[in-house]
Amino acid sequence: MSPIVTRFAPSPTGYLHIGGARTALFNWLFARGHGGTFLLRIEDTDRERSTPEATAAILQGLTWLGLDWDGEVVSQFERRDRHAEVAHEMLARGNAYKCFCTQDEIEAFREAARAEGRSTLFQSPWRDADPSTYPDRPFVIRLKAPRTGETVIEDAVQGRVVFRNDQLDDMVCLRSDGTPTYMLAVVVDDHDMGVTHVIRGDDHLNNAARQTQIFHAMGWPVPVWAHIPLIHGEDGKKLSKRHGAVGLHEYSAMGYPAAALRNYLARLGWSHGDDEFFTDAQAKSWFELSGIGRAPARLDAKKLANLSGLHIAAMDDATLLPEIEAYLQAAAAPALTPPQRAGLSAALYCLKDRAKTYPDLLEKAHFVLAQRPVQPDEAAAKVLDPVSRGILGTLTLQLQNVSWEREALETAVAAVAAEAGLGLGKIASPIRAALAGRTATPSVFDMMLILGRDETLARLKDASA
RNA sequence: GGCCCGUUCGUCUAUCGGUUAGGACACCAGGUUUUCAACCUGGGAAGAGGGGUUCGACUCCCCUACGGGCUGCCA
Repeated sequence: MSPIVTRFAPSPTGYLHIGGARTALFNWLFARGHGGTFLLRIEDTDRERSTPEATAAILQGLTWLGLDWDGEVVSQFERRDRHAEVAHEMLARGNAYKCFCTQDEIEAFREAARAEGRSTLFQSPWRDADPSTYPDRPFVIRLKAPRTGETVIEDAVQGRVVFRNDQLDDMVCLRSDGTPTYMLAVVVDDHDMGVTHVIRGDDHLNNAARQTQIFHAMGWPVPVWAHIPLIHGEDGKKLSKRHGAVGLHEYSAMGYPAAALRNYLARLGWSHGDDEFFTDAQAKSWFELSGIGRAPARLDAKKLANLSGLHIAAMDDATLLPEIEAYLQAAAAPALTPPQRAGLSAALYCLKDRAKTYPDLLEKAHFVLAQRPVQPDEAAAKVLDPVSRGILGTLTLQLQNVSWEREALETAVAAVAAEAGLGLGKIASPIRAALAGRTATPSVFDMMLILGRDETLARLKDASA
């Protein structure tokens, strides 16, 4: 079997869409899992709508998601001469022809056809015209598509899809200004880049038939098609701005680990038995086109959050810490100071299994990020009533000479609680408020151990004063 | 209008002619608990509708409904 080559080919008209990200992920997983190559091509032939900023945003999105591509990024626009060359080759082979119809003529035809309920398929009168009758005006080059028979797509996801050739018209390959159309450019590029598997949104399923005709016209091998269903919003409708987070950058801004998004996106529309939570290595080894579903899937924020929490918990500290710092930077938040980094690093063990996102984790890490005097938030301030402050006062005294180990601390705190006639739950609350200024934190004993004797006692004293 | 694709619990999905239709997220109840998170136990929850084919259909075929895509000298 020849090596697999896949590609992701977005048009640079905005940020990287979550659906596009999944398409890229599937291509990446398939190539990487089979020792193949994953290429990136920017479909920027529409000069009106393509911007360098959008291209940069897409590359940035892919990079954040951790999808590395092979070789240089291909600009479709820069390959326009080659596209034109192929169009002329088809002309020379007799598989294409010059059409001198004007756009106004064609538009008028379509309008009339629609009005009369006839087929709007345009059949150019120039298809079999004698070159000696050619007028001296601009022309487009159209594919001389077969008018009888069928064009068959053997799709790895959709199965066998048959199109009657009389339903397909002679598409324009080269515009009257000499620039290539998308339909031509895709085929030429995929061929020249050696793409073996075209994995893309199923909005291209119909296009695959037309593109197949071009491959045939040039005598080129047709790649394996895999048209994957589009992603829908939580309401089942086509994804759009009003669905909240649509851009990949919005997910990174919300503090989801890229690994979690990869896992979630891979599982959306693809399955490997009952496996839900998996690593990149597993995804790569498991990913097959046959595992892709045929129905559009809806985004589910709750499930993403669940997976996100599992991934954060599973990450080792050495990879988690830089991820959090990258998140901070991307969120334009102040960077960690060296003491904060050291503190956070020491506390990760008791933070990572209780957070669903990075901001969630950071909020629970407040005790190690804040400096004295710790400002309690509203809920914590409420906990620190006079009675609680009194208890904290005696606790401070009792902890004075305790050996700073978990067991000793637990014993000491339990003793104070018993003395006050309280359960551990009751006394933990004010301690939490005093040490963290928050009501949701790691275990109070973990905090004491991380903070150390001096800092702990100082904070307790601050709060009881 | 024409062509094409799709339709299993609320959601993501398993099933590839024979299962009490399984799992996960979410939800509800209970447990554990030091808040949060996590965890444990239990529960409710699905084959769009109608025809076929077959001894037997979620699974194969047809129709309908609904959803989506394409129908550009956009990509």
